[in-house]
Amino acid sequence: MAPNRTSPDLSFLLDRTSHVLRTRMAAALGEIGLTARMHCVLVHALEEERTQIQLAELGDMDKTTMVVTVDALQKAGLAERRPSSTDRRARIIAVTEKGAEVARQSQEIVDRVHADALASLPDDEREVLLRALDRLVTGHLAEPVEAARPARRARQ
Amino acid sequence: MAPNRTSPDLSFLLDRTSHVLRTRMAAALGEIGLTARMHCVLVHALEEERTQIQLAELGDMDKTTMVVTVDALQKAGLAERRPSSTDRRARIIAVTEKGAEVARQSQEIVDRVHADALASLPDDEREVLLRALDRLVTGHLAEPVEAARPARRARQ
DNA sequence: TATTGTTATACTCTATAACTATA
DNA sequence: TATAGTTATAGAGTATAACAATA
Repeated sequence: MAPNRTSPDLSFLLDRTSHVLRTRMAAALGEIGLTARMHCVLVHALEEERTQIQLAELGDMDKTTMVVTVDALQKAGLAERRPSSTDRRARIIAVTEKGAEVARQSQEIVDRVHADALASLPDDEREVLLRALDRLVTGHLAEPVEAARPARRARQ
Repeated sequence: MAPNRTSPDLSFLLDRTSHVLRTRMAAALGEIGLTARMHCVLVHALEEERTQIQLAELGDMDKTTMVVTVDALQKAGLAERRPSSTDRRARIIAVTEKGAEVARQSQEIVDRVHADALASLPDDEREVLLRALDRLVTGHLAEPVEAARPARRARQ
């Protein structure tokens, strides 16, 4: 939602572009049965042996969200939980052969959706856009302000 | 959440910047007891006589979300519901004197948060960033892809 | 005592459905 | 019949709390 649409302001521009891009990404990945999270986990799990906690951190997810994401990957036959050889509490997420193939496809989809969005911009604008956003992400907009959450009551 | 952080991709950049800016905006507006939505409604209601539906459309909110937003503004003494003189179904949202003063403050806050974020960028980059985002919003990323929602069952 | 992964579930957010009054 | 506003609540998404196994 736009805080104020009278002047095209930064909040509106960022909210709107990220939201629309997200819906496009979800629709495109949905065609091969993936969510953005599943794609994210697949790609990072392929890079090297990683535990659920490590993958959760990389994808900026809660560990409980990670559980359902891995459940979905496992159910789809794209990844498996394997006991870590060094820590019996931890599970290594191993990508299956099918999972590796799907990850290749999903990365293509992600790249295409991004390329499609950026294609409408002149070359020089595209470059500056990415550089400026990166500057914001690593600089002034690096850290979210955490909201004061009301304490949750204990479960029954 | 970032779909993939290995290469700095557009999804991650937009999601992250919009999310962090949103938390900063929420924190800043929260100091004077406003949400972004309340600010949005106040500003648009000040411009001219508008009904809840009109304000909802401007802020890209559902009419039911508008009800609670106006409730909050009314409870805070910042706006009132007045019967429309031309349509007895409709309510004009009238901003109180206090509401107008708060809207002035909140607009200052919004402008400051935006200025702070953009201040870290070189002048030319800042301009191109805003132009490029605007191009995306009005062009390739104008329309969200609507997700297929499962039909909701009737209420009891 | 702290941490990994898990289950259960509290909470928030949003929007659909249903309703009343009016057009 | 259609629309403005309202109420109630379903459903999705997310994260906290508690727990078992292990460090």
